[in-house]
Amino acid sequence: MKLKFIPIDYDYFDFEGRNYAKITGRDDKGKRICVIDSCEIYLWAILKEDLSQKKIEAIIKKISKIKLDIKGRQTKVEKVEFHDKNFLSHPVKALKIYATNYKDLHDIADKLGMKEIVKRRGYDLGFTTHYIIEKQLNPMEWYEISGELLNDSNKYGGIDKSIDVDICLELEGIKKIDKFEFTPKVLAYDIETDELQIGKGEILMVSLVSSDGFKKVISWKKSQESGQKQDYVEYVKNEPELIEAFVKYVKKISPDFLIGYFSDGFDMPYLKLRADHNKIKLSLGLDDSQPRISRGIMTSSKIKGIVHIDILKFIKTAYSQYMQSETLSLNDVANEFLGKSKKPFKHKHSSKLNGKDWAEYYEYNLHDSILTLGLFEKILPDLLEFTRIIKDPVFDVSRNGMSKNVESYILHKLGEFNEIPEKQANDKDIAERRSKERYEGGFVLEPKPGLYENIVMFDFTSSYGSVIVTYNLSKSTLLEKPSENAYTIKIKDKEVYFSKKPGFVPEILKDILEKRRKYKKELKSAKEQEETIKRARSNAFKLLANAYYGYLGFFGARYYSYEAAAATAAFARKAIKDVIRMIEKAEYDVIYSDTDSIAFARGKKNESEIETFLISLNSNLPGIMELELEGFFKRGIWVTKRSGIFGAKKKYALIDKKGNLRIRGFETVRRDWCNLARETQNKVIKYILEDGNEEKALKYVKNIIWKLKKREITKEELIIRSQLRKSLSEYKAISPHVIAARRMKEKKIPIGQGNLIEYYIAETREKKKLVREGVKLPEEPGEYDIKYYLEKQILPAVENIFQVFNINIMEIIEGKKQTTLGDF
DNA sequence: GGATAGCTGTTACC
DNA sequence: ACCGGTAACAGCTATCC
Repeated sequence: MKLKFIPIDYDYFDFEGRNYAKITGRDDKGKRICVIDSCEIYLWAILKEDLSQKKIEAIIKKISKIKLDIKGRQTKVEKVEFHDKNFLSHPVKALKIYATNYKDLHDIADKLGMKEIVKRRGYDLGFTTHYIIEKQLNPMEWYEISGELLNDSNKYGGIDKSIDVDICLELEGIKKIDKFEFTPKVLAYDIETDELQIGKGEILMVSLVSSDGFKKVISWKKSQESGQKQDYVEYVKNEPELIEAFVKYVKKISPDFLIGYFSDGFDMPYLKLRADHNKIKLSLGLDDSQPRISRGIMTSSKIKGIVHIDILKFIKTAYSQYMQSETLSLNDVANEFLGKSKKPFKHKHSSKLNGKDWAEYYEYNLHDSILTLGLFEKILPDLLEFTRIIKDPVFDVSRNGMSKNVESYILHKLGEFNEIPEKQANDKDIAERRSKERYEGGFVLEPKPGLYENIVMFDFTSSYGSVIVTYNLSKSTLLEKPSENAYTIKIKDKEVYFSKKPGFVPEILKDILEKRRKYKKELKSAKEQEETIKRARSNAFKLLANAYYGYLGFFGARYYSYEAAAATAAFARKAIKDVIRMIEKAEYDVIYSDTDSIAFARGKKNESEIETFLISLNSNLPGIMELELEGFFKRGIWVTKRSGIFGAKKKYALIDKKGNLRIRGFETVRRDWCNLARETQNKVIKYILEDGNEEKALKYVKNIIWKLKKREITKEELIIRSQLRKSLSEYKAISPHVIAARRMKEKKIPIGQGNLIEYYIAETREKKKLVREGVKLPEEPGEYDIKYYLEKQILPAVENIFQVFNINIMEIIEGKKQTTLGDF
């Protein structure tokens, strides 16, 4: 039979010693399809150079005879072929050694210890990746497939009976077809519990919200007094019934995606532990299997046939660097992405909740799932496009770090270069790479502190990516010896050389950059219905390009190259310094530069003259290096460091013609300063940049300080937030936020690594020696410490800004203080 | 016992 | 452990006299 098919989830099973891929997805009518397929299984043995034909034939014969007996399973090498391949850009002679089961490849590799074989590769990709590469049945793309219907057959041990799908097919033919819309069925869920520690408390309720309008809260805790029952609430008798009802509804709705927020780390393991505790099965899988909770630092929960997605993970890797939110809590993220907040609800132990509280609790619980679903729908185009580009299953793409995504992208492209894949780093490699000395990174020009007018900002488009492509930097293009025909650069007093013959790693990046440029351009002229997808595509390639350099220097990377990473930074330093020189030569006043950007005053030149200047600059740049105009700014300020007279790097503020501020590095943008200090500084910067003088700003600060001294500032404005970045016991230095965290622990408030700790500094009876002596939690009563907030928050935040106008704000304020309070 | 250099720790920039 | 280096700064800690 024939049908249109979109693969969503990939799994595999063993039958009679062989591996079979089991792919679930949908057809164009929305029916759930399961496809069974197999592919050739093999690894590569790279041969020593200059082996005679006879020798090679002898080795092939020898390898063909390899038999294995592993845990009672007897298998053998099925066949051996000779191929001309490339490995790390070098032509090699290699043997393709076929086996029956992917798991056997490792053991076969262990038996290839003969001296004629120099390297064994390609047996560590994982079956699913291997399968996708072999069969080109890529996730989230449409195919017309043909095959034999397995419904009610006993083939593969009657697999179709054990799995809840409409059609089960043994795959025969695959034809890619033009993409058309796919709207997945999505179900978001969220649980509420008494204890935050996983499995320790009971699950009080669970909410479910689907993309087709289903809304439900299941609870066994009744709100006795609440008059009108919320129609979406369904009561059950107890916790086990709650879990069973949850499973029942998931099965009934049968979504393609089951979505949670931090559900890998909380909801799903909690459900699993409580199911175990109640001795019931959490059989969510299409084959009734339970979720597989992976152990380790990064836990994940996998359900067979349904893609469980923890959107927090994808948001972290794909968006967080461009986000404004100070935390990645559901509330902050929903606010930024959807403009919606969580429902207000004050958490209490369930024994202390009354009828009305419960009604609010249900509402709160339901709303979390609504927000989670909303967020998922927002990120779905990006996630799907990412999946199509990376070609890993959406389950993995949603959890991978960017480095892993880069690697998968490369692995799926190796075929185009006839390349044998490099192996994964082992523990020894990792230890060695991590012990390497850090190399020099970006160049930062020390600014001359001051207020500047008419500022231009240029920056390199995809700076490091362009460097890698321009100078062909990678593991495989690194040369051992100097060569006339090589790109040469010094890293740490040592010269390194890179071949000019394009290597596949830079070539793949070149293609990524070209695609990025193409899709960005297409986006500008895209029709409305195509806009989302084009934006997603352009965005995905941008992220891939940006992560490529990090990948080269990441110790876990297959194509790790310390030299290539260090050379990338070195060539980029050279490039920006050359540009600084060129701009200075054209008699502009260069103010500041950081890594790939440069700010200078345009003086008497107008904007169009600057644009012409940019074109002339670009004509002098090597390879694909290109500068672009980041923006014109009306005014900008650079300050000194807190100590000394040197210009502070990574701290500046600009204002454009429309009055938009761009603030970098200042306390305003740092979440570990109290709101009052941040807002005061923000206003000061705004007034100064708007008017070009300090009068209004000074007046404003004086007023704030007056209010502070009169205790007219609310405590909320004075709360300091700082993250617990490790477990409480690991801290050597006991800073204020550690004290606050310890106090929270004493009060049985659950805290741990990653929590944002809030506190304020209160007055103490005795004069304090250390700041931490005044630490109080927000809910603890106390008077805020005026002296602390004045001297350690407000004044430091504005001091350097007024210094630009030769105003010593400390003297003005403290001087006043001495005359008024100077009686002791 | 007070001053301070240096370290620990967090957060930002690119 | 799950991308790199550069930088500012606060507050604690060790060490000095």
